[in-house]
Amino acid sequence: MQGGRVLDLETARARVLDAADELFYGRGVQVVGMDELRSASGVSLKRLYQLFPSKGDLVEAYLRRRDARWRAALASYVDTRPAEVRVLAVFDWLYQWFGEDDFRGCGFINCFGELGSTSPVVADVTRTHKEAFQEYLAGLVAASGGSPELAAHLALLAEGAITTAAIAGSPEPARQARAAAILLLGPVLGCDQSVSRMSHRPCVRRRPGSL
Amino acid sequence: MQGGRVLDLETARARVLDAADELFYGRGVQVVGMDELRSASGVSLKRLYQLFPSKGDLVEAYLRRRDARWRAALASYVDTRPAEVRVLAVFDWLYQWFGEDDFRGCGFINCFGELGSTSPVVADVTRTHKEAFQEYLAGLVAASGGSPELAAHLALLAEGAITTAAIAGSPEPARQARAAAILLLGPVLGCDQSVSRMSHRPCVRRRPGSL
DNA sequence: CCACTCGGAGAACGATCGTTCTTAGCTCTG
DNA sequence: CAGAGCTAAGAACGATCGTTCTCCGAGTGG
Repeated sequence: MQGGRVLDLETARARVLDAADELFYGRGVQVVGMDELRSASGVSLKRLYQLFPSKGDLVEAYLRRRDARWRAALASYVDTRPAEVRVLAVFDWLYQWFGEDDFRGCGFINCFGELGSTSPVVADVTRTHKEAFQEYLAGLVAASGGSPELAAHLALLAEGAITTAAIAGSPEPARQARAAAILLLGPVLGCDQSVSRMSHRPCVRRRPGSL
Repeated sequence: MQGGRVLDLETARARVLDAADELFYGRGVQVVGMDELRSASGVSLKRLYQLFPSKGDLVEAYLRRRDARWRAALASYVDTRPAEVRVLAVFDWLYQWFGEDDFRGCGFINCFGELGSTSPVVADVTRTHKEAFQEYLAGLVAASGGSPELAAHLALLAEGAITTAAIAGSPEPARQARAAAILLLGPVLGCDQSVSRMSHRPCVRRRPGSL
């Protein structure tokens, strides 16, 4: 008898999470009240509290869904490229992300700065998200014959590019990180890749469209 | 007639800023109220509002003083080392910073995540702070004969190490960033530096005491 | 000793926020 | 149609916070 209602609950949940993603990511968690979330999602406060018993629960759900989406978007971009360029494709994906209109840095780092010292669950989800990214990158690097240390170095470059791009308001750090990654990959790619030829010329500029 | 009083005002200001630094950095800006700032500093609310007409002014002063202190600490560590190792000394200093008990990441990034979308002054001070660090690093790199691109790459490594160390709760990212920096510096140091010999062995482990 | 000023402690105020409760309307059953 | 149960809309509540105000005691000049 409640078939239609259950579906409604799920679309309500999706709409709330959509609004949370846009508002929490775009303006911060503490500055966005439940009332604004209600009007943005069109879901009544009662339903909202049925779905998420407290704002903290909603924040956690927001972070977990963002983690899944972010990693899926990255993987769907990277995994369709030829195996030899997948590691560098990570930085191409970053460049495209940095250029999006609503880019405002890493939602997890922002949330961690805001609530990490107060909320253990925020700190934990953030840690998990970063570890998952590092492991994904390590898998790509290992598949290219690179060492775990190389993977850690590239992860630091990516991390630095994210925050630098957010603060500077420019996607350029992704290019710089990519150029540095080429240098670090040099010995790895050197065996049979033509990319290695420019490994001693750090200033590699490419047109935005090309990858 | 107010000689003693003026001096009091300055010590009061210092005590307020000390408390702000500890509380804002350690727990976040929004979670710390003016009342807690008063009891932590021992300065009455009245004086506090004479010194800083609003909480926003206090936040700005906190950030500006933290910027000056942070850069001075870094420079005082780096500039006393021999010229050839100054670039790497940046990462040694980071390692020591990450190991401090109250280390909680970059206070500017934390504050930017919390208030950057709301407060233009916070965004601006943060941008200025990061630019100053990048320029300082670029000066060190240029003095070693490195290119501006290399400086940008090393800045990304340092930035990534800061946030990674904060989230992981470990100082290790400084070591990894240092190892990556050695690889990137390889061509530069290669001319007359013995460090270049390990430039193809990324996994450089040193005992914590040594730098 | 007295009047006056000044600063500290904390109450008070207005706004906001997370959360709950009230109210009124709609739907579905008999 | 009657009434029960559900919902949306928004008022209400309690807590917190930034900011201001009140009161009172201490120190000072005459």
